[in-house]
Amino acid sequence: MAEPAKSSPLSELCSALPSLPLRLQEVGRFVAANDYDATTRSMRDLAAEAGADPAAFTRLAKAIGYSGWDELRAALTEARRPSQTSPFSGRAKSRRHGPNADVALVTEKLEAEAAGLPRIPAQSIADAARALHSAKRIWIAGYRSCRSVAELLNYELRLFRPDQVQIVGGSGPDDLDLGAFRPGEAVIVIGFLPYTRASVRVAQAAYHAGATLIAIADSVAAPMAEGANHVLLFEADSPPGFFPSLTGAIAIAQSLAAVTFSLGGSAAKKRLQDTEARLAAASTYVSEKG
Amino acid sequence: MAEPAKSSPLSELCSALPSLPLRLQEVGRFVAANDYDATTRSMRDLAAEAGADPAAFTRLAKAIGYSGWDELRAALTEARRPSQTSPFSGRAKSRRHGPNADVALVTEKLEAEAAGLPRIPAQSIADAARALHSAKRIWIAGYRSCRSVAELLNYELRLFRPDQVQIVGGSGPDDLDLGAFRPGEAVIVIGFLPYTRASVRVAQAAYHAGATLIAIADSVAAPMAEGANHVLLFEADSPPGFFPSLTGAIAIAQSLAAVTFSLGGSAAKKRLQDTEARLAAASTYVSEKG
DNA sequence: CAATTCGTGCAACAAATGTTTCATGGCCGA
DNA sequence: TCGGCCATGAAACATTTGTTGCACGAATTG
Repeated sequence: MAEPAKSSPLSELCSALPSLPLRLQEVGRFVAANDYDATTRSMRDLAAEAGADPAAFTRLAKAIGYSGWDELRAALTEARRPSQTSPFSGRAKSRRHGPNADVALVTEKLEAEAAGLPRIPAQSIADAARALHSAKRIWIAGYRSCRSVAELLNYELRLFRPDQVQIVGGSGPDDLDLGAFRPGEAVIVIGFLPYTRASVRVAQAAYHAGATLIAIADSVAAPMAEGANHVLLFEADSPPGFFPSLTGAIAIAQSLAAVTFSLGGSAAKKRLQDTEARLAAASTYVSEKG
Repeated sequence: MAEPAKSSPLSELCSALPSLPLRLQEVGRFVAANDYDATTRSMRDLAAEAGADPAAFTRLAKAIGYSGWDELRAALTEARRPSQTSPFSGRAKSRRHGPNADVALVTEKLEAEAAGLPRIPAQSIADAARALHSAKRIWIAGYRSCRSVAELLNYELRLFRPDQVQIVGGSGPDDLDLGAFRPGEAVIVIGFLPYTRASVRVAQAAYHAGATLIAIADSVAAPMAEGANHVLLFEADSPPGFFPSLTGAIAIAQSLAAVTFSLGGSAAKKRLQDTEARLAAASTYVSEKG
């Protein structure tokens, strides 16, 4: 079979879970859900809280390849040890070579993205959200990898404004939708270099139709930002070998949705609750377990 | 005499430190400097590492007002409990006040997400990427807002492995695809609380089919993480009023795609270039202009 | 200087820990 | 239906845990 990931004891546990006896699965889930208690409290304590036999913990540990509960616990403890992002001098730039170059690269990229997020213009987002709030209808367009951002925005906005939000080209050719833009409506276009013709066309159509144009882009020089009423900038740069980063765009999209939601007040809240109730009634979700 | 600050066991310890006997000061400093080990390892272990007498730990605890080392250790353990989601002190209390409340909220959320990104397990991503690299086919599943992550992953992986990647349910009912999982293939499932039944079904189907299961989730306790060969964790927590954050999941997805691409070597690079050439030929992109 | 207090290490203690064994009961294959 | 297998819980096991009593020595006080 496929071999489990050695990186984390929790991962090993998860991998082995389904192949375990019923009772050991319960105990395993309990450990996974309460791994901090697992490292600090005693086996018997955990057994009492989990409503299981103390011996089950020993057996669980052995079942997933450890010599005993002690060893599993030690592994969990090490996995949880607070990272030594020491306040000391910079050890950050060390070891970028060797077989784990990929790991270092990923870490570096994540740090870079983390640094970029706070640079996102919160004020502009709030302004754009106000525009969305007063829009009679909201269109969303994004192509290539930006499609995912567009669909996320579409999903979240629809949670509380189901009838007034749609993706451009979502139910037919783009051109049909382009002719439907009206003043008083809002059009959101997401894109970065290289810019797709389709996204530029949407932006131009929105402009000519007199709709409110909101551009989420990596530069004010982006063609779809021309004529935009609101331009929300993010950083898409990535280390060589990576695809353009979308975390910034996602963060903007979610913030935009959140602020728009809060502007909607109690009406929006009620709409969201209705939607969630419907989903729950359709048993979309897995019920919480005790 | 002087009442120590009750806020944290560590601060109590520090304030009482100067008035303690010499040997107890040493032990106290050791505990303060290694409080994580203090909560996890045994008294004798610590004594050996600190070069002190085990009894000193009991006496230290009593000297600062606890009934014994056990009680001190319990206090330290509680103080370290991770349930306190964010290390931020100033939470969102400025809601609904003034026109800038939204701006502050957005800024705060972005900072929180930025703090969460470096905690993403880079090593696990590299491991999972290796699994993807050697997979004959790659299935991707995500529902609700996670669908956007799934589609992004689908898009980026397809850029250099066009024939071997597809979204579960992308071309018909999910059930058709569930039966198509085979050993040697990889299935990626993305989800967070509350978990959709559909995503759990995909994970279980992947497991039973013997395919390599990669779970991108907010917790190792997530049902779709059970049986997973690789579990990639992100933080989905958001301030009240916000939707669950997806930036972490997006960052993981993109890192995963990037590392998988780099593992593909020159073959992947060539495939990507072909794809880009095709897009350019179809004049998908706007040509660079002055 | 003597008497005393106090800090310290050692060793023994009872309690609690993780482990193992064994008897039981359910399950599947023959 | 029978026989073997395995999962499960309870109890007994050896070990380790945190604690405490005791002795020794240094520092303090009269």
